[in-house]
Amino acid sequence: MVTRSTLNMAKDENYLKRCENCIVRQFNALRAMDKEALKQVSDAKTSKRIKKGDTIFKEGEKLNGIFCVKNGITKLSKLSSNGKDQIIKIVTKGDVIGHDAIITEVNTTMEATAINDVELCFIPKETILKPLKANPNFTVEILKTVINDLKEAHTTLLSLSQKSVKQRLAQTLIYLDTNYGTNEDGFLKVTLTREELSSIIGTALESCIRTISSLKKEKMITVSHKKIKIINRKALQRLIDDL
Amino acid sequence: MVTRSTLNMAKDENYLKRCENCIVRQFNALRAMDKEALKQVSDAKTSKRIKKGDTIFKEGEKLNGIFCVKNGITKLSKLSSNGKDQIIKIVTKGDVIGHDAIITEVNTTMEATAINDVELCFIPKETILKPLKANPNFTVEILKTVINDLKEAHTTLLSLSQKSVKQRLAQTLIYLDTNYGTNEDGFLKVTLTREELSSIIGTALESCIRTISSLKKEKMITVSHKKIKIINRKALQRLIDDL
DNA sequence: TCTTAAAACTGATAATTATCACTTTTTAAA
DNA sequence: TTTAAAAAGTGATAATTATCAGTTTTAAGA
Repeated sequence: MVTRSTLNMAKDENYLKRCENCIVRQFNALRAMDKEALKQVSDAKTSKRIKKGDTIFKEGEKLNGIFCVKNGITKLSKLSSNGKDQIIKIVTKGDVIGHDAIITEVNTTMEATAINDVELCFIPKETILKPLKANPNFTVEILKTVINDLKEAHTTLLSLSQKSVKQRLAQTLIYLDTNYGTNEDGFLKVTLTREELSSIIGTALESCIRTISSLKKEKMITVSHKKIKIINRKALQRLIDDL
Repeated sequence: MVTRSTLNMAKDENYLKRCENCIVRQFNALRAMDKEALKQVSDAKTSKRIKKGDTIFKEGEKLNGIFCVKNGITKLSKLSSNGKDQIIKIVTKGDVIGHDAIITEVNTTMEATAINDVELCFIPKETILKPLKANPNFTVEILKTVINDLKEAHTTLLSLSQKSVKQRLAQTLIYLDTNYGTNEDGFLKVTLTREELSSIIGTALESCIRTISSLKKEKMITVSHKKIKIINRKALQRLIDDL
């Protein structure tokens, strides 16, 4: 016999499952949360749309929660005292930002800006911190993604200190290719201005432009306006590897 | 009445307390472990001595556990394909190394070398991974230290891409001062060769030497052989800040 | 579709940093 | 204490990258 309470339970089960599917599909980092926590996230999260070029948060700001990118491309950057900035990371669908500041309870150390129109969802601080302290699986997963970010930062460090602008450009293009992929036409999905590219590579805009031309001349890439296509990945890799 | 079993309990209590005190005093990162886990660490850990210049582990090696530095100074570095290397981090008493590789279950991405004679203790993998999966407090603490490392890496990134060799040297000296301190005579506790310094700053040995001379001439530091003393911290800071 | 601002590009030149080929000093081991 | 070897330091020069002052092209809004 089906009572009202078993009906409710079934409804709850469905609801939980729905939350789980929806959120987990969208945000890798939340994958290890338990169902109850996922439900709370689902209930508490709000949506936001940010227009191309607009700022999500500025360096030094206090955050009340984390952001998950549902669509679009965002850059995380740090400002230098000379006025220039360095792009630290490109963030896309499925990635989370702001968790570092929330977890260590400090103000942000980076600025987040929309590279194109971006759809975010915002999850309030407590909804994240509670499962963090209660569910080690979730914490370990976050830990793993942060360790991965750290590893990437170290690679960039080595690159900045030991490689030429040309090598760094090659490395960045390959990075964008392997991490964010290409469209059907073969062009990189992540389209950046020359200025943004130079801000990743850590070089002057003009140097970046000249180096793009040089790779183009050497038939390693083709360029159509802002879009870049890798046409000789092996050559690019050889270039990076000092061969 | 004191029975044998309460005596044993008291003994256990003491033992646990002893383990706890000893390990926690030595290794910041283990602070949040529960007593039972600390006892297991205490029982499983082994000691190691590494001579100055010797390698603790190489890049790409598989680790069976993590290392905690009890004494001495260690460098973590990455090798570039051009033969040079970049020092990523200076590690001293109380710091843990190798946890990143253990947690993400990959081979090491850095080499660890003793800068002077180093005393380590080795904690096997399982002894760390079990509490990591069972005790969220511990995991959150580890997470916080990794986030901090990440923040530092980002600062270094910005520095490498936007600051001159002179500014980077100044920044490194201030970093060594604030993080590892000075001896009674005012000289930095962490003594590095010019080559190691250049490997942190990401510059050629000769450039590093010339820049040290320059800071000396400008009366911001004094130098006695390998030892460096900051005598005008404010001027160094102004230099870094582009003022 | 016109218009204007932003982005992309170019050449000349300057500044920074690396490299090479040494000498001198320091350190550590026989 | 002597003696190699390692580290530190120097000068000359080359290579790389930044800066400045433009022009041309592209994109986006009125």
